[in-house]
Amino acid sequence: MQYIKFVTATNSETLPTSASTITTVKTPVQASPTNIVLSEIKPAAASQGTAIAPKPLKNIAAKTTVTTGQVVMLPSYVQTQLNTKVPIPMRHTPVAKQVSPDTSVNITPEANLESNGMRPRKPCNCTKSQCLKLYCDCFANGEFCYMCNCMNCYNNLDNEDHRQRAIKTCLERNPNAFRPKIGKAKDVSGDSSVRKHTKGCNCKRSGCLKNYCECYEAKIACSNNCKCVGCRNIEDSMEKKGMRNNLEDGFNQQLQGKMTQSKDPLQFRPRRTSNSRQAINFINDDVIEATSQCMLTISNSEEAGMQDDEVTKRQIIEEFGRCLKEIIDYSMLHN
DNA sequence: GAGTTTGAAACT
DNA sequence: CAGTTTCAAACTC
Ligand SMILES: [Zn+2]
Ligand SMILES: [Zn+2]
Ligand SMILES: [Zn+2]
Ligand SMILES: [Zn+2]
Ligand SMILES: [Zn+2]
Ligand SMILES: [Zn+2]
Repeated sequence: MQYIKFVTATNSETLPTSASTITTVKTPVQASPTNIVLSEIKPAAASQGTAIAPKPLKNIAAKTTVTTGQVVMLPSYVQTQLNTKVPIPMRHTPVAKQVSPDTSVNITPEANLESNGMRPRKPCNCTKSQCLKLYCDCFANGEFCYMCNCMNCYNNLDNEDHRQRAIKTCLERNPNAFRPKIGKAKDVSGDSSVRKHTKGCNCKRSGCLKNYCECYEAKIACSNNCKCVGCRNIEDSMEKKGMRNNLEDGFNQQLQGKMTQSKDPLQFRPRRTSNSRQAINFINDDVIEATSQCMLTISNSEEAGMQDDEVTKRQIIEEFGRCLKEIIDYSMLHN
């Protein structure tokens, strides 16, 4: 299964649901569907352990159940947004002083609530790190484990020696290991609040739109510190958002046309220049033609007078190119 | 709940 | 520094 997503929509927080819908075109490709959308690709990465056999690509964002091409479905990241789940407790927010695990007091179920602000502290489930490595959130936050589900936990007062040694090790590896990862919301008056992940994320496959991403988890947009691929966790002006959505719609329409006009819809149509390394195989003729057609449409729109000014047109084309580049970069990454 | 995916942290 | 492995959480079904 190979999926190409050409979705330019970005910041889910303000994404209008009506515009955030994604048209997917389902096309038989080697007995498996190809969902073409814009902008996100999941390469057939043979995951850990598994050897050569390329694993089927899967769609990250949404379950796309579209056969007609008309139907539209919200990507999962939008859905989760709409579900308004209980907000994930912000990491990196100032944490109240850890009360030493005093067994004589406070065995209440509220024990894992911060004394000051009732911020729930999620218990860890570490098994192999002894809660003495940064893998453990408790340890990483400079807290003792308390009412956690960890095994062989050394992150407690009974093992202060081990714990201190571990802290030292971490600090010499990274002196900022226990500093907040999110830059302070320094916004005295000169607006432009800058809350940045100080190190930035390195997400490759989540679009920075899932909690795997530390930026997204902290509910901040990715920044120049990040080295993520295919990032959609970026702040966008309304105009830009609209532009992206238009672009997405146009591309998907073009592609849909190409797909349906294919003579034998059951026949996979590989790239003509089959010189391609397998990574780029999903860019088949349909995708290429749709791409060309889309750009042609943009460039023709001037004469038709139906489009906007030169600047907008240029912006659209640039955006399109950027998405294309992302797709290719992403596909080159692995496989 | 079991199994998979993910990217930071650790390691080489 | 880059490539790989380990790890626990996020996620999916
Ligand atoms: Zn732990
Ligand atoms: Zn813990
Ligand atoms: Zn622990
Ligand atoms: Zn990210
Ligand atoms: Zn980021
Ligand atoms: Zn990002």
